[in-house]
Amino acid sequence: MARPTPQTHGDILAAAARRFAVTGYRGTSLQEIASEVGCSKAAVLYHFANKEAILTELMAPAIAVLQSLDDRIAAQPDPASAQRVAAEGFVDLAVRFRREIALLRGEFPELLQQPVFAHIHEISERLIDAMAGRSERASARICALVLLAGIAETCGQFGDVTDEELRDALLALLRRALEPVG
Amino acid sequence: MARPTPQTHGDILAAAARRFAVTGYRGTSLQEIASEVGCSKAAVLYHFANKEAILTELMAPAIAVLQSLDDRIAAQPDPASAQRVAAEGFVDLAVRFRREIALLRGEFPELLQQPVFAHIHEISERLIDAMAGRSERASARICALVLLAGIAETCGQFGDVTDEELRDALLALLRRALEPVG
DNA sequence: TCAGAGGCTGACCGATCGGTCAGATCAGTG
DNA sequence: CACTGATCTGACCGATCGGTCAGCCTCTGA
Repeated sequence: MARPTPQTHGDILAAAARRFAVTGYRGTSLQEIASEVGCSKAAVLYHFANKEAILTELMAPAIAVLQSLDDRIAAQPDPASAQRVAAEGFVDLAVRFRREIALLRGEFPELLQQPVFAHIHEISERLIDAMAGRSERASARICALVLLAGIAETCGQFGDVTDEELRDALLALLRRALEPVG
Repeated sequence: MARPTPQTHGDILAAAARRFAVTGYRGTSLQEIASEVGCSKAAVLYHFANKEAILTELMAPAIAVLQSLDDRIAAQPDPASAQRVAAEGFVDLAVRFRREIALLRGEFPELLQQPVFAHIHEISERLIDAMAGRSERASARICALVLLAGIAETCGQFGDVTDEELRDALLALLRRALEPVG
């Protein structure tokens, strides 16, 4: 039990990511994380205020990128370019952060209630609106939502596919599947 | 507390469906279901062996239809017709049982471990295989999985859309989004 | 009239969860 | 040496969960 450099914080984060990916956020107890790290549950709660704080730190980079994508979309002058930026930006984000997104798989509805994800709901509504080409038609909205949810739900499952291959496949899918603007 | 016809069984089922749709399966306690019905938790467990039995009875019709779709797909002679049958059959199932599917939203990974859903994993793999036109190409598999997961994840959210409208929109989406066979 | 079955209740159980707390250990500092 | 502050532990807490159990009430039919 020699005292190494206090890298425990990072160890906990890594262990939590591994466990969350297998059993989900709610399905993973603090005790499991502690066991994987090789420390006590109390040690985990010494480094993180509570369980949610672990998730917050894990998701922070992805959320920051999502926020900036939201800004970029809002700055587009017309529906067509907004649709293009939204599609390309979302695919890029999904591919880059597919591990982080996979952590949330199957727990979106409830995790979205948590403070960390306070604004995600509005952001995803704007994303869908942009991908639907700002159209009010039900078919366009359905199409955008199905594709967005499908990508978010599955992007973490293609561990055997390279980033480039996945990005190309998803972009090609969006290009032929999204309803054209107008 | 007059003794009406013992409709409690059905009341519990309906109450559970309502609660599951809002807070999910795991997020709904037997006590919540009992409170919504207006009986004790013990009464719920008098009518159902355990919590899982409620879910089983709720999902039985949808699972039966899914099984028969699996059989129909397996009976198709060539990839093209299998793809068509899979797409049309899945859309039909998703629209008809969108309420039931919505109950599972966000809990697929773990609920699929339960005995009720013992064979669903293999069935969905065959569904994806058929929708991908029996192709081994990564892009075809990605495309099929994204669309299947997206439809399953979202079909319960379109409460303001009629069955016909939803079916047409999803079928149109699949027709232009799925990679053609060959 | 009364036995018994069906329907239901309240009290209770063991397990697990996230989280708290007092204190032990140890490196660094003066 | 004494002291401090960071790190970590084991014991413990209250809440909640799914599930059990003994027994009560009411209705039915012989």
